[in-house]
Amino acid sequence: MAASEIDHDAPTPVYRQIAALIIADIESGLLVVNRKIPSEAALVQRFGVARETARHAVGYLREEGYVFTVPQRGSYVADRSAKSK
Amino acid sequence: MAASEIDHDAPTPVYRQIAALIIADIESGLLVVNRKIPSEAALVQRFGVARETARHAVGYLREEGYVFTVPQRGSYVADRSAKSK
DNA sequence: TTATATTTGTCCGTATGTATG
DNA sequence: ACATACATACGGACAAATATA
Repeated sequence: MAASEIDHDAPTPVYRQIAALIIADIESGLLVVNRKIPSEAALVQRFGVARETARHAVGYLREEGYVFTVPQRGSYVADRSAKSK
Repeated sequence: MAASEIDHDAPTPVYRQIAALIIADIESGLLVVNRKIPSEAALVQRFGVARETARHAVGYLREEGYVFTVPQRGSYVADRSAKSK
């Protein structure tokens, strides 16, 4: 996993590409429920993007119900198995 | 490639001339599927035309199925090989 | 207690690109 | 050619809460 996975010229926005990669990590079991996902700073480092882009990706994951965020602590993988949506 | 390729006195509308040149770039492989075509601003600069003319050219390419446009991102070369039309 | 590092929250501004009038 | 608006992306800065030493 590196910045090489990100294509800035692709039709899909960068933040969505990052979100898709994190979702893949969740669904593959690499990221576990109630455990932290990489911090914004880590995503910045790992994908070579601006912090706002990393935040946008996490915000998207939160909107989609994949993660929940605890201020000043981090974002955690949500339990979607028992969720109605 | 420059403004010299455009003939304002020709029977063919300028936007169609520009579209033809972009189609030529697509068919020659210079522009690749799912990759961005030059932005409107770039076309304005390159062909020495008004922005609306550049937009008209892109709109024509879109109608003809040569490109698809993603709002706020850009226009991309479409994959016509597997298309029914 | 103090200090430092981490992490999210919230602003600022700049640039690009399309959408619309 | 101009103005406005929105979405995306980058860069920087500071605050607040938390964790650790």
